[in-house]
Amino acid sequence: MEKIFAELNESQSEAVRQIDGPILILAGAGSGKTKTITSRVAYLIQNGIPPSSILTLTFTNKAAAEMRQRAMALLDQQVTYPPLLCTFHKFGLLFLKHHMQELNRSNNFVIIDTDDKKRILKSFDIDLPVPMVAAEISRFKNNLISPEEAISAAQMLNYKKIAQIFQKYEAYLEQNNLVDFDDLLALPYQILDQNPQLCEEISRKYQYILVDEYQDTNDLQFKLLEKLSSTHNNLCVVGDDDQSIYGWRGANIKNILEFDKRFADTKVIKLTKNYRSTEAILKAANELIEHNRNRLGKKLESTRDSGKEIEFIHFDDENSEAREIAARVKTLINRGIDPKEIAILYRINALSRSIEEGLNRAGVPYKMVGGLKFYERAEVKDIIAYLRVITNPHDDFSLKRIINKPKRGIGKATIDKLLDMAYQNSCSVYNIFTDHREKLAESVTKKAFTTITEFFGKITDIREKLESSSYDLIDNLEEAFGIRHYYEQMPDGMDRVLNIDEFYGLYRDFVIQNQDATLEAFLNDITLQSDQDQIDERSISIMSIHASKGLEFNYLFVIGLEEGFFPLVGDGCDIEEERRLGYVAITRAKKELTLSSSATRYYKGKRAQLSKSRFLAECGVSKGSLKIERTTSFKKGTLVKHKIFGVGRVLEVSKVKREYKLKINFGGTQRDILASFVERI
DNA sequence: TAGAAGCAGATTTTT
DNA sequence: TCTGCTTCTA
Repeated sequence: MEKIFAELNESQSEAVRQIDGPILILAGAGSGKTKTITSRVAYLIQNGIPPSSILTLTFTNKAAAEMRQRAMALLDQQVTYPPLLCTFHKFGLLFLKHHMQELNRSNNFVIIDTDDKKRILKSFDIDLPVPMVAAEISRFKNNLISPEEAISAAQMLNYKKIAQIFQKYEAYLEQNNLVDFDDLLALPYQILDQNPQLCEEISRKYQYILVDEYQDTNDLQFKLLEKLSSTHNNLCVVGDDDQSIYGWRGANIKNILEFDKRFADTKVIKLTKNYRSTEAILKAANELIEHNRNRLGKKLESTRDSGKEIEFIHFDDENSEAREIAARVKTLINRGIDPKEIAILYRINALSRSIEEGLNRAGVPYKMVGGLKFYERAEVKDIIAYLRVITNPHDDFSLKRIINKPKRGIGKATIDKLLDMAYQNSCSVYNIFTDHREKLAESVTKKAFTTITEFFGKITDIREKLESSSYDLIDNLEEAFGIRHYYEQMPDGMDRVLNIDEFYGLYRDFVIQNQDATLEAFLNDITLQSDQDQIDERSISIMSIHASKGLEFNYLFVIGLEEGFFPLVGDGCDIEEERRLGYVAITRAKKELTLSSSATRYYKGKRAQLSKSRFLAECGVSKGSLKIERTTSFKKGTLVKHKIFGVGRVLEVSKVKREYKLKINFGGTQRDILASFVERI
């Protein structure tokens, strides 16, 4: 017990000790949130609460893994059954594995990811943008609207269309026994809702529920939590309304803002002592976020020294910005700073390009966090599709992906024919092959028919062999289909082959570690897994602000502070959420923070003129607490273009107050012009 | 059926 | 400006 409280401050201890009833822990950035949750789990167990009745929900596998490890470290004696600590989606998966039959569906389903979902929608040949339809379907599901309800509620033609696509999509999923990410939450809710007895049973099973990053929950997650805690209200949520940055994805900030209204007698505990950043950094963060109206209100208190002033640098264009930032990063590394402690953040991924160029030119190794995830890579998804077809030959969706990969002469026409026949007979393509073989032989070319027969022969063969325990699936998969070989031959196939090998390794590890788990279990598991790339020891990190959530760095650069870019403006943009994003960015910094902006930026094929972000003033730049600097990449000899005077060459560069003045020769005429009025060419 | 050439669209993305 | 997808042709 002492071990648990030894390192906690007063409010943290209070949050840990409060066992019963609804609790809202408002944990500011860097206030020891994870420590508080894990201590609480350990404390509950040490107070005799059976681990099996504690449920902790997170959003990422990474957070779940970290918490599990830290909670266990706090427990004196080894716990035989550790408490369930997992993501919302994993919880949904476990639940569906046990209760799917309530919906008259088999628990032998396959989970599809967002990309799969879009492919399915695309295959419907719809005349609306697929991402939009995908998002709308997600919205329907998260609002628990059935396709029928959506259709009857639709007013506008396009909405009717979307609702009809939704209906078709749902039928497709059910027919192929697929479950999408939204279903992992929506279906459990549906089951609990239509089965009060089961709901009560489950609620009694999980007497103590903890939720991490509560500000990111959506309406459905809230309703699910309501169900789960319905018999006891022992719901402890931890979050920070100021760090809610996923509103655009359906997260509802009201969940946290109105938590105490939804749950009577909520105990609210604020964790405001920040153990991460210097006073200068916290001051900027606090000042910025105070411009938001929609918030519970709390102010981070510093526990560290005042630290170095925040620096702000303004540039003429993104190239000088990239060059200067790269140079500064290099200086830090030369000073002996660990590259792991350096990061560059931006609001939109498009800004990464200039920065990458700058880093490359300066010879600074970097790692881009986020990017394309391992399990989302085409080659990995191909292998997964093969494995899915092997576990379930009726999975037309996966089949379609691989039936002609590597190319074996089954072209689009043949595939369309197969799918059409399956659709006509309301069965799977595999059924067409097994039960309507003669008809199939008539419908496709002789060559295609032979190839299809051969293809399914190999699949069936592997399926049968899978039964025997001493069987190496991977070797046989490769022998039968040569996927690795196929990628090996591609000109840029090296990375892909490495990924395939990595994947095979993961599978073999899984088989060794889970002797009696099925291939299907493996497949379900990896769909819920996000990339957990190790940050390379010798590289600095560059990433979007969203991707930086939960991380911290001693030396931080935030680039692109310009109106229009950050805050981003346009459809679905919410200035308060943009500001929270700014707050998240600033609070990632521990020791030194550098902000930058550029007067112009090349974007979508055009050079945009930009003004400085309002956030700069809001976090104190106008009050002079930040050091303002301006650098330029113009020098003698640079070719430039002026809107009126045309093309010219720079003769001289001089500084006037905070601006740069250029003497330019336009076809024999010399003019003095401010740097921001010309463009490099 | 498979490569080549033309054309729209281009935020953030824990699962 | 660049990417990924549809359309065109051998």
